[in-house]
Amino acid sequence: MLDPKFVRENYDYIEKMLKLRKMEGACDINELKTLDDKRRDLSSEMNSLREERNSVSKSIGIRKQKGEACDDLMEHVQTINDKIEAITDSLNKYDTAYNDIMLSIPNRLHESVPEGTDESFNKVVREWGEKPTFDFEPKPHYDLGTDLKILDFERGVKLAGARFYVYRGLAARLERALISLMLDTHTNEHGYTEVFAPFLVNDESMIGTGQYPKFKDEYYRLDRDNLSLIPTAEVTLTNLYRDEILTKEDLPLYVAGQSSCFRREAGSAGRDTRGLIRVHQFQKVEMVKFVDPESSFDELEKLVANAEAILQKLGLHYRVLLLCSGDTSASSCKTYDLEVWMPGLNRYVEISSCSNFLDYQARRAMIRCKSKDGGKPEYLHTLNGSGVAAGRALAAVMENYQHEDGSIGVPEALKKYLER
RNA sequence: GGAGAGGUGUCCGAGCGGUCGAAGGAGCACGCCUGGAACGCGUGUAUAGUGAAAGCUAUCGAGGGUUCGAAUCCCUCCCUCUCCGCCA
Repeated sequence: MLDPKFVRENYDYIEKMLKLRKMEGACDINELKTLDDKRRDLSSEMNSLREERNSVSKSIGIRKQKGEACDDLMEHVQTINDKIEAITDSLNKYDTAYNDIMLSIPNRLHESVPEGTDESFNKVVREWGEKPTFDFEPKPHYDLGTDLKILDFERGVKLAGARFYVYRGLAARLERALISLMLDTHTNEHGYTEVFAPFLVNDESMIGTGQYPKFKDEYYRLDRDNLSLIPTAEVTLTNLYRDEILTKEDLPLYVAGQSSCFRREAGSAGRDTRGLIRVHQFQKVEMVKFVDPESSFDELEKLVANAEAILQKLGLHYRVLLLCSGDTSASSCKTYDLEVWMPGLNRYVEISSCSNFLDYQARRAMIRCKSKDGGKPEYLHTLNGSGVAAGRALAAVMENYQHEDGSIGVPEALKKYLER
């Protein structure tokens, strides 16, 4: 959510930003203005009515103590209460409508974000390594894995349905090794604290990071228990400090954790139906930062570098994209995607997404910081990035390290995790 | 799952229908005292909204109700603790 004051003073900017994101229709700014005025009028009226009621009630107390009659005052309060009741409903209505629009307004965009309507306008900011060359036709990971009997899609379907899979032997061990490499790197070399958190969360958490209420169809929810399966550890790691005021001097705080991630993939029927690229459950290491607002854009660059370090250790060619305005997610101010080269699929595949949310999530989740020396609490800035998606990393390793005979090699960095 | 106890400010803890945003203490900050410190003394010490400010409003786990008035009474839910049951 944006700062209501900022919105009130910058309607023009909001309109412009919506256009850049090609979301003009998403929220009615004129309506917002009207609602804001009405609710402010009503709430100040409410405020003075309550003031009056409180003071009259107080005098009733005083009179009663003295044993004096106070029917006239009680009658007076009754008329005030009638007035309050009369405006409560419409105030609530305006408040709700106002909040609905406020919640649907996407984050501000950073000035460096390129303008564009879709992914073709994303800007390649750098590449690392080169596409490997093969003197045979490289196979996609699902063929390699099926032939080696280490990826079992048929049994995944038997157990749970389409877009589920089973790892067996080397695939299972490789993914575990990948996760270990990632967590070790982030904790030992990048200053993150490892965190292991629940995979099921309550609605407050899903709201805090913005999954609910807007995108409910995309996630699994256990209605009987009012819990949802997390689509990413961003939810738990960011909500760690929901409703808390952190000490400003302790910032920045870096946390990293692995989790399984559960996604319904509701809108993507027919896309990436084969293999590990688009599945209902995958594992991922996530990095989350809580930082001083001053430094969040520097922290974003470091965050991307942390994700890149994993791909570099694995010797995987990738490119870094700065997402254009139309492709940047609603809650993000600026996003970099890492795309890894998959020779078997003959294309780049997104393996990490690193975003600066400014105070957008912090405001929703009420995560603030305050200096030791006192002063006002302020919303801090949150960032997150995949570091990186383990299932896709496994697929990338398989495709990039494949041999002509269908076997696959192991990147140097993973060998110590695979020793028996 | 059953029985009981409880959730109050940074923390401990009082309040159980009226002038309570909330006694008292601890902690912290500032000042005095001191060569310096401890002790002692004094002052201050939640968040949000609104307002130029004084102030006003809301918040005592969450939501609803009773009442002229609720931290205090009633209902629902959540959480914590103790005992029992179950269990990787």
